[in-house]
Amino acid sequence: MLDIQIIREHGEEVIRRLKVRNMDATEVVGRLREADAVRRKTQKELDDNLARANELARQIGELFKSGKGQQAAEMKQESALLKQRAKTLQDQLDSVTAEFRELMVKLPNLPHPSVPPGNSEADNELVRAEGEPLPAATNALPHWDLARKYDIIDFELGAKVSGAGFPVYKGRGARLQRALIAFFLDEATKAGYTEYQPPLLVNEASAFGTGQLPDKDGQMYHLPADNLYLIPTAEVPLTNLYRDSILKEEELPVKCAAYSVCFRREAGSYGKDVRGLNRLHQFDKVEIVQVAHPGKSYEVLDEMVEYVSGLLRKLELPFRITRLCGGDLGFASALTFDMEVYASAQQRWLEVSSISNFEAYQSARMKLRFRSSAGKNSLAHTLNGSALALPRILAALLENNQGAGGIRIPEALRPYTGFDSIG
RNA sequence: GGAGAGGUGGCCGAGUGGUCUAAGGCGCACGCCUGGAAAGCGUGUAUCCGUCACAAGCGGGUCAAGGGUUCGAAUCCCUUUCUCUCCGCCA
Repeated sequence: MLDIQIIREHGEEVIRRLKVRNMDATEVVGRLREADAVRRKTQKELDDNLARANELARQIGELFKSGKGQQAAEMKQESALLKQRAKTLQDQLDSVTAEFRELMVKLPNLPHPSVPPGNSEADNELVRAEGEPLPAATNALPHWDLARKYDIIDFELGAKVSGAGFPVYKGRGARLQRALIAFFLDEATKAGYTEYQPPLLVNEASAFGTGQLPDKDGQMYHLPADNLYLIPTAEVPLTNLYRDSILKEEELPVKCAAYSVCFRREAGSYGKDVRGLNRLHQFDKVEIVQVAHPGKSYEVLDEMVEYVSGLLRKLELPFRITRLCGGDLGFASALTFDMEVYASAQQRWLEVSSISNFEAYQSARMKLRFRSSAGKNSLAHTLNGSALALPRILAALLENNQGAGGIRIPEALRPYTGFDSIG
């Protein structure tokens, strides 16, 4: 959520900045300011009413104590009236507050000034690229063919057991997955992240806290019998560890990491995007999250991008970093860098990480604060990034390292796989 | 799934209708004391909303959450939720 203060005092600026997302917030902002004014006026009236009622109750108490209970009759009458009035005011307050909240959650985060305008992926800005995208070898096979050739991933079997988008990893394929998870977690630990194993099912409050609800309702698997959601990313349980809490300033930044399975319904996806491992309903990912001081969060964002770059270097994968444009930016994010690796057989870039600074947007929803040395409580900033998403890393590893002798495993992974090639 | 007991401040814990403006303790912060420290003593120490300058002060809400009874609720009633114990089932 945005800070209501900025909407009150700089509504025009909010509207202007949201235009970068191709959003016209004029109406929402207008209604919000109105609801805010009504809410405050009603609150004041209700408070005054309650203050008087409290005063009366005190006086009546005094009378009873000194045995003059019968003198309280008149006061009781006024009290009853106040109570009636309070009920009306409370109802009004509840209703205007509900409207206010509903409007508040409709507004996405304000894009950082560096976010370029644009409508789609095509308008994202290239920040830099590292490594040489290999030209397609003449007989290069896409990873789904390699998977079949070496019998390491079975898509049909997964489809039988569950459905499309639920692959079955087998033999060295399964072992390679496990190796990647262990590698990523070890690296995260070395970089100072605390390893967690969070729940894979979360409640509504958590899904709301990180901004999946209500914006992405329908993208998550939902278990109505228990009203729980399967996590689309470990970001949700991880960030929500700090929901409703007040950290000490010196505890910042908090750095945590988790491996988790991720579940996404991916309603509306189709075509080459969903071929093979490119887009799945269930996949594995290691996620890193930081809770940072507002003054340092952009440094932290850079640090996270550099950390993920390091992982990709160790995996010897060519990659590029893009800055998402307004139209591609996630609802809760102020600034996002995507990391893409080049899959040489498909000859396309695959997104393997998305690193975002949410500033105080998630914190405002989940009341994540820190106490400054001066004793003042303020909202912390939250950030997260994939480090990394496995299926596309696997796809690129397979495609880029294929050769006559099979699939070559990068040096960094060999201690984890226990073999240096698949073939 | 069945039966029972509970949820009070950062933590422990008292509190069964008005003096709760929540006792007491621990922890923490600051001060006194000390060569320095410990002990001791003193002071302070939740959060949200409103008013307002995002100050002080003042008003209101919050004793798991929501609703109700009452002039008045941490305390009584209802619903929900979570925790613990026992039984059942089970990796």
